[in-house]
Amino acid sequence: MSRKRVSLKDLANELGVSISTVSRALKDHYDISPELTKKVKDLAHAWNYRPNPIALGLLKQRTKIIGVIVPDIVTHFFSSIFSGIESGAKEQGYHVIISSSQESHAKTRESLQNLLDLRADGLIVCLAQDAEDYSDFDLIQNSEVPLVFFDRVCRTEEFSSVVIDNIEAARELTVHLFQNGYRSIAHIAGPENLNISRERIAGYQKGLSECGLSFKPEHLVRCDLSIEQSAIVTEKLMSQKDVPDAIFGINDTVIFSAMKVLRRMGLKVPQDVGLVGFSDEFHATVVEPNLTAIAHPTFEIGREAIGLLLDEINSRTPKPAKQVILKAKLMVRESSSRINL
Amino acid sequence: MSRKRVSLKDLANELGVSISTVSRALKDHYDISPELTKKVKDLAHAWNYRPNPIALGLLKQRTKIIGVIVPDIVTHFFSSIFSGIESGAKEQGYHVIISSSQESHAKTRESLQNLLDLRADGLIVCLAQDAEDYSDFDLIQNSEVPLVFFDRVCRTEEFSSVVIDNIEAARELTVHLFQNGYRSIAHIAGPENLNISRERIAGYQKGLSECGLSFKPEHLVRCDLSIEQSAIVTEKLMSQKDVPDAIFGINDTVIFSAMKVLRRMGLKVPQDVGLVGFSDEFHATVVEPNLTAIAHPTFEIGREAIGLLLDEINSRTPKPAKQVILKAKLMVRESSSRINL
DNA sequence: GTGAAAGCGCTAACAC
DNA sequence: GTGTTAGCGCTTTCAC
Repeated sequence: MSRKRVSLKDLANELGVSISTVSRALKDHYDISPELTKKVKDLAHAWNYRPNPIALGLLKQRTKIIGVIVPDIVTHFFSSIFSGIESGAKEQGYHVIISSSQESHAKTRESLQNLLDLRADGLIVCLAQDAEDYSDFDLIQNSEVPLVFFDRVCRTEEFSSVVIDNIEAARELTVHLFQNGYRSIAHIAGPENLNISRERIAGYQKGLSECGLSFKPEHLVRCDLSIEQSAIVTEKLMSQKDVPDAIFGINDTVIFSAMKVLRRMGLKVPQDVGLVGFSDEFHATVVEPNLTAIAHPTFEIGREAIGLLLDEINSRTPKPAKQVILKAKLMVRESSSRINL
Repeated sequence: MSRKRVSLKDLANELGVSISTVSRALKDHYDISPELTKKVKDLAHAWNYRPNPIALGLLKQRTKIIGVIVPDIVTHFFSSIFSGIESGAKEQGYHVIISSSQESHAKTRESLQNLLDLRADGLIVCLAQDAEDYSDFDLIQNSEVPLVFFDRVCRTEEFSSVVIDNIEAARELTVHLFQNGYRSIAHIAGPENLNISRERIAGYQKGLSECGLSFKPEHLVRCDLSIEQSAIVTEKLMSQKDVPDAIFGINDTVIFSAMKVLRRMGLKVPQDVGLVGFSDEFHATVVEPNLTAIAHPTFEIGREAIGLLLDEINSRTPKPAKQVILKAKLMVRESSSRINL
């Protein structure tokens, strides 16, 4: 049918009235006659008129677009959180633009600038692994564009954020291992600059002391979260004099990599070595043995983040930063159940 | 610093020149004096001026926004394809808005309308599982907005598309099973309305006849691709009088579900039953035994799709629909290797 | 060399 | 009740 999109002007010309009359009729303005209103609406419908959001954006200085920056969308964790964000955004008529930083802070900065240039109404960000200098967020701070962090956060006094209680979750995992008879619990941690890494270490240590186990520095190894390095540090862990009988890994990749190394070494999980970590539902149940793990409430994290953001966008007066801490859930499965064998 | 974004007007006022002069200076228009040009650029830089894409969009009638509709972003397959799309789009200064249809054609239609209303410059779509009536795409057809389908496609004479050679891949999988000593090969297929489902069945049958095996209707079962139904049809398959010794599943979910059922029945993979399918790298290697599977060139699919789309967007004259068929790769692993045991 | 003005599609304050 | 006008930020044609 129509090559070009129909505008208010087209409708006005056809009906022989002014543009503003058409505009008012379409939004049921009180002082347009019912007959005219009906005529306008009928034509608008027949011609499939759709308001142009670009024109509205220019006028109202808002785009109804939310920018989301994640380290890597090809990941159950992030795509699932994104899905929560999307569902919340859709409900309120917002579109979501996604941008992957590929775990690079330089790319995060670029995306930040791009999204700001595009005039996104708000941003939701998860820091890249190598993020250390947070001054880039000054940009946002004085641009007045609301921003919400999730999972990997910074400057929490200035920006709202959604996280899980990492310390508590890590403590719970550690105690769980102890209760299942493991006495020498190692931890594969992530880069020092990440809050999740620091917090999980803290929870791990808290759990150890709660169980009366002493913290051994040689049982805490660091890893950049790659498959390769996870394998290397696992081997290192298992070839010490003081061999651990359980490993708590910071995430999926680390754990699966460790599992393979253990298998290669002829060690059985959970009989010889207990294995727990932070993982997602699907992955944890696909491997054999099923993995005992902390399940992130991913969809909910997304919903909370977009909720906070839309609140800030819709409030005229700047709101103080809020921090939402969600409870993660320990899913007990086979990889840590030595007690019932 | 600046509460409000700086506009050309702000710069013009500050420098005491007109808006158009500033505009020209910024794009190195030939008849602005070098000195003025420099002064303008310096101020623009100092004040961090950024052209407003909304205003440009209104003027040029384009948004530099691409809409992508996928059945479910929380999936390695789709998120990985999306990642290819995103990388290509970024290179050319396009933003990507993602919309999940949750496998519902009704939601696909809604998103289509939303994205069209937003004035996206182009669309990339993968059909929902229940898509049967393709008339909704008439909308697109005469809106002149370029659209590219991938994986699950329709109306390929009108719209460009990117797919893999499903028939060839399915044939290859079937022959591979035969070569590994399996003689009674079953197939768990998907809904009839999906091209991938029809094509993989065709390849399966082609492979069978190539190997001199006869096609047995009772060895072809259908499934809606849910975990639950996959389990049910697997049980059905394995409880027939003519029990198959190998199963070729249409995708990840189906295979993992089948694997669990087989294990529960006390059957060993690959000794008792061979298992192959279409899966992604990560999942296939995480399970035990590792899965022999067709690996989709996901990132490449995304790159091709955005490539085709940007070509169409950038060509003034409408282009004829193109169909790109990518070759998928058979990754031989443990789940089908009976021969070397 | 530079400015003025129109126009992209829309809303809202102000006429009448 | 309905029309006129200005303006959101920008480019571009036409004046001078």
